[in-house]
Amino acid sequence: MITELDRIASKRLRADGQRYTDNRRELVALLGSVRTPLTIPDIMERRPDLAQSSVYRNLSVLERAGVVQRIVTNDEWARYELAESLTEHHHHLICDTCGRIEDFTVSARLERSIDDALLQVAATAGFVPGHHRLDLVGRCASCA
Amino acid sequence: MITELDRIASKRLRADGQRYTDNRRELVALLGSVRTPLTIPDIMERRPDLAQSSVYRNLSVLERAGVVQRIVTNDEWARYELAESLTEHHHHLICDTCGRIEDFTVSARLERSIDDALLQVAATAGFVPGHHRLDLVGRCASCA
DNA sequence: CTCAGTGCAAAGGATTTGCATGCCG
DNA sequence: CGGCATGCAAATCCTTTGCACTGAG
Repeated sequence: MITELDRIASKRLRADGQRYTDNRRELVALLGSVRTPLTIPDIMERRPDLAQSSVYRNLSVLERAGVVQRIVTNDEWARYELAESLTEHHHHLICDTCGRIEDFTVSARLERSIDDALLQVAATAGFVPGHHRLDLVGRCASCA
Repeated sequence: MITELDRIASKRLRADGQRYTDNRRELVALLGSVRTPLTIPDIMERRPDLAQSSVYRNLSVLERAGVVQRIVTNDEWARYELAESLTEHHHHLICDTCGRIEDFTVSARLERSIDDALLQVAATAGFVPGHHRLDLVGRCASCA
C-alpha cells in the first residue's frame, strides 16, 4: 500500500536524484508510525533485517532530501524523525536522564510571538533565519 | 585577581567535592571572556598550554558542578559556555553552515509566555520541567 | 549492461580512560 | 603523607567509508 507519505518521500528523493527503495520505505514507514524520534538502536531493534550501515546511510540520504530530520541531544545517540514539512511544526520534551524525546505543540499565537521576536533578532545580527527550535528539558514520567 | 565568577565557581566545585585548580580557573576565565560558546579546538587554540584530555575532563567536572554548560548541535564538536545561572538566561543563533553560535535574549514578556505554555504541556505529560531552550537555526552573517 | 543500493568489515574521529607523576591540602 | 589533578598515550564507541555483490531499469 502506497501512502501519501510514500508519495511525498518518493518525490523528494527523486528530486534529489535518489531512489525510494524498500529499505528507505521501511524507514519512512517506521518513523511515521511513532510519535517520538528514534535512535539507530531503536530502529535496529524494530527492523533487525536492516544492516546498520544502510540505516545510517539511508537516514543520511533521507535527511539530505528533506524527508527526515536528525536531532542530537546530550544523549549518546542521534535521533531521527520525519521532517516537519511531512508532519507538523512541533517541539520536544527532552528527558535529561534517559534521553527519551517526546513531541508537543504550542498555540499558533505563541508560535507567532516567537517568530516575530526571532525575526527581529536575526535582522539585527545579520543572520538569515531558517527555523526555530523550542525544547523543554527535564525529567520524563518514567524517570521522575 | 579573584573575580566574583571565581568565587561562585569555587563554591560550586567545593559543594561537589571538587577543587578549583588553575586549569579550571583558566577555563572559567576564558569562557567568561567571550560571548559565544567555544569548542574544544577553540579552547586549545587560545590556551595551548592545556592538555586536551584535561580540558575535556575539567569541562566535564565544571558541567557536573553547574559552572559550565555543554551544547551540542549538528556540528561535529560540542561547545561550552558558562552556565546560565552565572550569566543570564539567553538563547542561541546557530549557523548550520559553519556551526558558529551566538547568544541573544528576548523580552521577559515573551519568556514568560513561553514558560507558561511549557508548564502546561509538562503538566499534561507528567514531565518534570527543567529549563527551556529556544534556538534560531539559520545562516550567520559570514556564511550568508 | 550500468549503476545505485546493500551488507560486511574496517576505518574515522570526537571523547573517554589508564596509568605514572606532580602537587595541593 | 594521601589523594586528586594532570598529561600522555591508548582505548572507546558512534558513525562513516571501502569494497565486492546484487538487483532494478
